[in-house]
Amino acid sequence: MDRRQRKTREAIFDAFSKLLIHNSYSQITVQEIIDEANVGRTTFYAHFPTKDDLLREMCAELFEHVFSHKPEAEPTHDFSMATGDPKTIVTHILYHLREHGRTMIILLTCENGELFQRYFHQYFHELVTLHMFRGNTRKNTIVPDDFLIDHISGSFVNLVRWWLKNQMKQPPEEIAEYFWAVIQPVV
Amino acid sequence: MDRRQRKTREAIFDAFSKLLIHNSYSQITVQEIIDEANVGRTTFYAHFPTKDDLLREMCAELFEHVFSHKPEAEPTHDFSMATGDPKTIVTHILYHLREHGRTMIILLTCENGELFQRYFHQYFHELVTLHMFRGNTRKNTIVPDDFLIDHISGSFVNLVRWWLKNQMKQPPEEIAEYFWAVIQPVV
DNA sequence: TTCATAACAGAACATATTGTTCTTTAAGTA
DNA sequence: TACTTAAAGAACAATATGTTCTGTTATGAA
Repeated sequence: MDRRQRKTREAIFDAFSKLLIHNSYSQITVQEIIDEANVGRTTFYAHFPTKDDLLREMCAELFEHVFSHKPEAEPTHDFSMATGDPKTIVTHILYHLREHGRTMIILLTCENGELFQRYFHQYFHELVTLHMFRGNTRKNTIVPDDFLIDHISGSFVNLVRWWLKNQMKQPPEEIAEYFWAVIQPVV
Repeated sequence: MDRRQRKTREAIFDAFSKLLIHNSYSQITVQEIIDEANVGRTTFYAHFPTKDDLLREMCAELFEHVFSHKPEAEPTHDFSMATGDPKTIVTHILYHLREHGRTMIILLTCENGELFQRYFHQYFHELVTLHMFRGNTRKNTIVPDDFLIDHISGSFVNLVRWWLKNQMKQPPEEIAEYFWAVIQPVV
């Protein structure tokens, strides 16, 4: 990818993030974005067909990182994802989320947060299906499997939203405990 | 309220619902709504300052009904809300939701479903705080109260979304069981 | 039934936003 | 250096928004 392309892409992402702090998604115009980013109108449309595509790609890039299954050496925690322990996995993800705290809160609270949440739910859904639902013999026979998975991933999204609402006061480890406390008795 | 006002208001609501089936919220124009509703442009803006206000008021009206604490005699179920039994309350709400099934699914799946969900969550949050969190001595001392309430109400919204996604196949009683199955062990 | 009031229709309007097309300039790559 | 490709900038049509008129019609009260 051309260096210029990366630069404009970054500039647009940054401008968009900055604007999302004060204005709401639907009220931000393409004009404002390109003014803030200092790029030409043509350039914007060359990168993103619509404003929605911009939001979509921003979400995708963020989650691609947060849910990446090969974490580099982290300064604050060095658990390996390979262990497969649910609590560890969750803690790992929460650390990544906290790194992107500001962007997260912007995307989750902007009035198009629904798109963001859908992504979030979807990524975590996949993770739950893969890692946390094997080997666990089901105690709960009342509810169907797919509902249970949906419940777990939905609860995680909710938890993170609650965490963000409270300015991420608690450390990731504690949040992971909360998650486990409401999920463990059910599976 | 003037009979003419009610009539136009109804016409606009109906037209909006009808359009939401095939087109997505943000792509629907005011022009399309007033064409479908057969009302003048001026009239629309006299009722709703913006398209968002229309969506907002539609949601509010719907939930006002669904969460109304004085249910009339229902043909399918005649539990009283006064009993205070959580499962009964939930079942009651689910019946109301099913009545408005089509409108619900439209609002929940349209790309501005976030607003709708926020309303939903908010209403149920209030209900949980009032009815389901009194007298229950907390077994779970790990998680804070406000998180627990948030978790419960969030889980209900999730459950309903899952129900809608599955074409509301299961009867409300069964859905209430699912809810209880994932919530009861936690409280 | 009459009558004042308020809601509505319809057209015309300014304004703003979108997305495209062109040419020219500058940066990156081989 | 020379070729290629991205970006800037201006100008454009097309469309949507929200407002302001004027005239008409339905409604509820006297």
